[in-house]
Amino acid sequence: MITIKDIARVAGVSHTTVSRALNGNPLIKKETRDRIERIAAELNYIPNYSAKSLVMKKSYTIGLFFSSIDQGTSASFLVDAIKGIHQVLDENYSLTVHGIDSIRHYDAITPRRFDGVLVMSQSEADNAFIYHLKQTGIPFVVLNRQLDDPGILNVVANDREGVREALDYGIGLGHRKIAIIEGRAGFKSTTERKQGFMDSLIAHRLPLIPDYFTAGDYGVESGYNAMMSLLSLSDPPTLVFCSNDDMAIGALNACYARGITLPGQLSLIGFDDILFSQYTYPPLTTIRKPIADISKFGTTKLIERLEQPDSAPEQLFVQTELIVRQSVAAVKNEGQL
Amino acid sequence: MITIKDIARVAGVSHTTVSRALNGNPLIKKETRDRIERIAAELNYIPNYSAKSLVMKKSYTIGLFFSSIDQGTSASFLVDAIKGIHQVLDENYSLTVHGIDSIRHYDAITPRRFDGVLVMSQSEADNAFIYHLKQTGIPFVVLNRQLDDPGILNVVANDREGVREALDYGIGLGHRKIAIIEGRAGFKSTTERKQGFMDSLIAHRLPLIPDYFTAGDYGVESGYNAMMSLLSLSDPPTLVFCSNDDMAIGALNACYARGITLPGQLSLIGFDDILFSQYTYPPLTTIRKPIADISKFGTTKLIERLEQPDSAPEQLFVQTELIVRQSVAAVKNEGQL
DNA sequence: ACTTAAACTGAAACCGTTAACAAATATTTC
DNA sequence: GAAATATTTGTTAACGGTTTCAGTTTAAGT
Repeated sequence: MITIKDIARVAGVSHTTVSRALNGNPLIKKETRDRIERIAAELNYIPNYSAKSLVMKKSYTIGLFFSSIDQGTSASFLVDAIKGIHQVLDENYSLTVHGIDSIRHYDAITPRRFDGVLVMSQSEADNAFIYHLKQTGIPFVVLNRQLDDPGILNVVANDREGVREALDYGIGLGHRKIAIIEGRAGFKSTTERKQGFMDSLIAHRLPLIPDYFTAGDYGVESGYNAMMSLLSLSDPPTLVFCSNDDMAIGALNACYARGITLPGQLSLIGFDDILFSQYTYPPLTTIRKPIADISKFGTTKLIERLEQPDSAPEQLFVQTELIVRQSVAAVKNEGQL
Repeated sequence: MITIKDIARVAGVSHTTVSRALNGNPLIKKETRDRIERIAAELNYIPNYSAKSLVMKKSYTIGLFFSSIDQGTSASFLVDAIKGIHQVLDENYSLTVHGIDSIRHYDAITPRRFDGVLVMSQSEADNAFIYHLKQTGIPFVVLNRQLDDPGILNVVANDREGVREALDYGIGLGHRKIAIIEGRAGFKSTTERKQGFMDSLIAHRLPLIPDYFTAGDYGVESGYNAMMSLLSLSDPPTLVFCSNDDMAIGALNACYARGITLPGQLSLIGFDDILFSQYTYPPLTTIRKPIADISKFGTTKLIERLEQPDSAPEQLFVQTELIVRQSVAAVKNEGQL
């Protein structure tokens, strides 16, 4: 393996000069630099990052921590996230991936090991970890889950707005009897999405009917159960908004089980736009949560932070997008014309 | 940040002794070692991996490279893989994740940067990368995709056997008219699965009907199209084996479109057991490809390899598992009694 | 008690890089 | 053309560990 000293020898200069030349230090005369760069390229020189790290006290690695490796709900999550991150992470950083739940010693999470950290958070259980991060002083961003702490850089989707827009769309199609299957109690996203739901109904002067608010926990099962109870109502809704796609799939199965056809008899809207929402039958109309964009944006911000450590942390929203597929139909000859 | 020299100072020994004590070197007297370990713990000592790396010429990182970040078909893949890997990767290795297609310079993949590499391969396009790896001398394993090169450590599922078993099951339920939707031409997995399919039919002395062999490419669309053509046959099959779940989902949608109900009129078997196969309607009977196990096993083998570099490379198979759900029914009063 | 071997500890060099400081060379300035 | 200044390069010491080799104890043998 060839080192800067090897280069120095063939270039007839000191290794310091080589180091400077290769790092774009302006002290070096242009022609010297060019010569050294040429030689380095010829010799196929690759810097030793361990040595660099040691002296620079930088690790050249970014850690990606996501809630749980063992709780499989959110598969496309990770891929999308990694995709987004790699788009902006420059090549001499490497990205390590960890499950928050599988960290044995928080002590091993030190500034020396991570230049920065991305937390792809899905649950409140991550708070302890986030708190620890804060202690260490490692620059970090929390992605995906909205935090209340203004001291933390936080990139999330604009759930509330997105849901409102989707419901506006449904109402525009004539729906008046509209239900919601809520997410897990206590999650920020649950209340945000519910708010968006209510925003739209209220804006359209539609009544908020308690029977149409059903509990869920973001799991497929809970969607199934909630939909079952909705279908048992004496006056069932014509449109159901599910706070995520997993529950929408559960709800869909409840409809199959009850022999309800979609979107003929009932319309359904999901949230997230997971990979499979396009392959359900009928394909699910949903609100896309742009995980890749969130990750990309978050990474950009994190890098900015690394370079300028005392920039103020902000909370940033990225736009959701309504994906119209086929699970919502116009309600037939029933609108209040 | 505290170093071995700090520990040495408070312990009243040389930093050399500390280094040895902390690394389990048998030269150190037990009581000295105990004392040093206690002090290290008290001081919250964490070794500096950059320094260690530098002198040991080890990176303490394992790279996970997977085929394509941008081709979203196989999302649960990555999660399962990471899950499996973390189960066995000991804590002082860190795992970095990369898309093969986003590597700009192969030169950056050097033995100094990776102690070992896991290649989660899904396509032949990875061969160039695998070839490069071989050049570098970095110990590596190729997971998931069967290779012909006997010089490479390779962990894959036993596709052929698994498919045979699944078809045995279908035939046991009375099916005689059985079709296959094949995977992408040229892929090893395609031929393996097809072989398993034929193995079973032949073992049961069933004819191999050319019309029942349809082409696919592992994409959802291709499953849809293949199923459409199968349904147009004058004598359509009663059981269709799809070479992966994605195509099974496409096939399922074709059935919906044609008004065919499953499993009443037609039975379907998939392959992979992707996350969503349990949420289709009806839930898909499929063959589970144990990605987590493959990864786990592969990682174990890789680590073995790191510790004993000249162990012979092998090709290892891990067992698939038939997941019986509800897309296959017994064929009604039609068996050749 | 005295040598000799065994057990343990320490001094110093090294891994490949950057950086503070010193030195050399080139360029102005008068 | 010498002094002053600017530009470019080199010397040397870190960074935090491991390892070789030498040195010091301690235990064993006679």
